[in-house]
Amino acid sequence: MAPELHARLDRSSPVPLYFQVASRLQALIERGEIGVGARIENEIDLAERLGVSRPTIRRAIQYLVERGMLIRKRGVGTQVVHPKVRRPVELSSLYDDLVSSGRTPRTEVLQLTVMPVPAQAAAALEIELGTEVTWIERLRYAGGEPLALMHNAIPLGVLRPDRADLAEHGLYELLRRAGHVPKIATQMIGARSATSAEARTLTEKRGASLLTMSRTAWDAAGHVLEYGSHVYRASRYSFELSLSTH
Amino acid sequence: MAPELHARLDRSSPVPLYFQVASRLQALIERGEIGVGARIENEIDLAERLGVSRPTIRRAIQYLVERGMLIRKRGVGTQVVHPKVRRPVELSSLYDDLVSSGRTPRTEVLQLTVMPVPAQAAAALEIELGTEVTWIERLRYAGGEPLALMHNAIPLGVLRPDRADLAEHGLYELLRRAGHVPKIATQMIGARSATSAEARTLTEKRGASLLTMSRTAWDAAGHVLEYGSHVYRASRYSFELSLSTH
DNA sequence: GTCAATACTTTGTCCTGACAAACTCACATG
DNA sequence: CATGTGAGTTTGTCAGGACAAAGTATTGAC
Repeated sequence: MAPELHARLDRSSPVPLYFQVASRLQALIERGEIGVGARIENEIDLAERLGVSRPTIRRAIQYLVERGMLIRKRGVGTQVVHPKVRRPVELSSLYDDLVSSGRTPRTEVLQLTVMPVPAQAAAALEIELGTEVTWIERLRYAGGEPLALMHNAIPLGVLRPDRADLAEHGLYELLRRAGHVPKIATQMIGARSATSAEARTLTEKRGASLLTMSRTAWDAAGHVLEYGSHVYRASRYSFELSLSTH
Repeated sequence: MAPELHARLDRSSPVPLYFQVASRLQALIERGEIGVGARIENEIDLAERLGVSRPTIRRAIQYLVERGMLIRKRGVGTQVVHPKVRRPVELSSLYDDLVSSGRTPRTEVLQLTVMPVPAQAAAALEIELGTEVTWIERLRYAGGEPLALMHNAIPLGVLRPDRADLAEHGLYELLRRAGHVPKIATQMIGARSATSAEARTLTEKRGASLLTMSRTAWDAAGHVLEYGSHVYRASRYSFELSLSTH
């Protein structure tokens, strides 16, 4: 097997051993040093060779199994099924996604007010009609072109962003900075035709197809953080996701 | 705590202990006997009370954490954050989804031929251009109305379905029956306007917005099972998914 | 040669034990 | 009163061992 796996693990590091092992395996697979279809060494030998216990090795392998790179079969072994991480849809904002894919997002804040929660958002946020929330309308550009028109409702107790913050950062980054880490979200993805106002804003033709995504996000304590209702230019954007049953 | 948790676990059952524990916890939470926000007993006490080890309890809790029902915090405890499973997008066909949501799907097989693989499918299936595959075109109805127009390419070695099978079952069910269990898939969800032919078939207006989904599915051994390219009536269908970071 | 029984390999489940890290809260100190 | 120190609680990580279950390969009987 590849040499990298032989290097001594760093037991003084705050990074858990199982994660160190998983990272090395992942790197080997991504670089093709363990080819698709090949079986990796069995757990017991791996554990002995790396000087860790079998549960630690199992946890490392499990981590990669959940990411879709490996498959295990009892009585057979553990096999590489895909050379790269098929990362599941992540809980990040469009802004983060654009940055990490090397594009340069720009945000224009069209509206930022405190107002009674719109009906659709009230149900999603699980708050009463009439309660005041921060209402945000943003236009997100990528590569100089408008990409998405985004609406968000945020409970007043969670965050009170200002225009400058919103123009320079993703909403999720602001939330995280304020100590509200999004942990769970439910999304709905659909499509519809652009209204004439939307078409004008997004420089699309009237009636052009738009991707719609609405999302509600909660933090670790189960508190609602935000409701978003966004439309994307279908001609410029699509969602990618990967699934695995385990 | 609720009485159900006291019942003796069945050690002679083939169902793993951790799963028995997880199922009971899930039932209690779904029925509201452990309310949202409430903390469950700590792992060590739970383990002692149920007569299993702490790792077993941890695994049961982990299972529910991954499904978005529970959240753990070191030094604090484990808390209920949502009363029902937020199940992630599952690897099932539209047919199964419709059945499980109580609707009555019907399938019309428009085309079923063996032909050289179309260019878009060749890349996704990771096979060479010119290779022959089974090509299927189906129209899926729900509640008497057309809902989706589905195209699939299937390698000849995987499955050779006939019209009757396709009319009565979902493609994934047929695959599973043939011993090819889909384990991993990558999907892309987008939108576009209907061509006039699509509009006619789906009884939509010309130019109506359609949701598009393309998917490639692999089995446990890493073999490609199918490539699908589908369009859904955006007016009747949307994707729901839930995410959690862990 | 075919087929069934057997041995072997490998992952799955479960146990006990130990210490570390993060959080909460009471209490002492300035 | 504010603050930070420390004890206590709870989850996170890790070890090492044992047996079960599933799949593969070999062997033996017919």
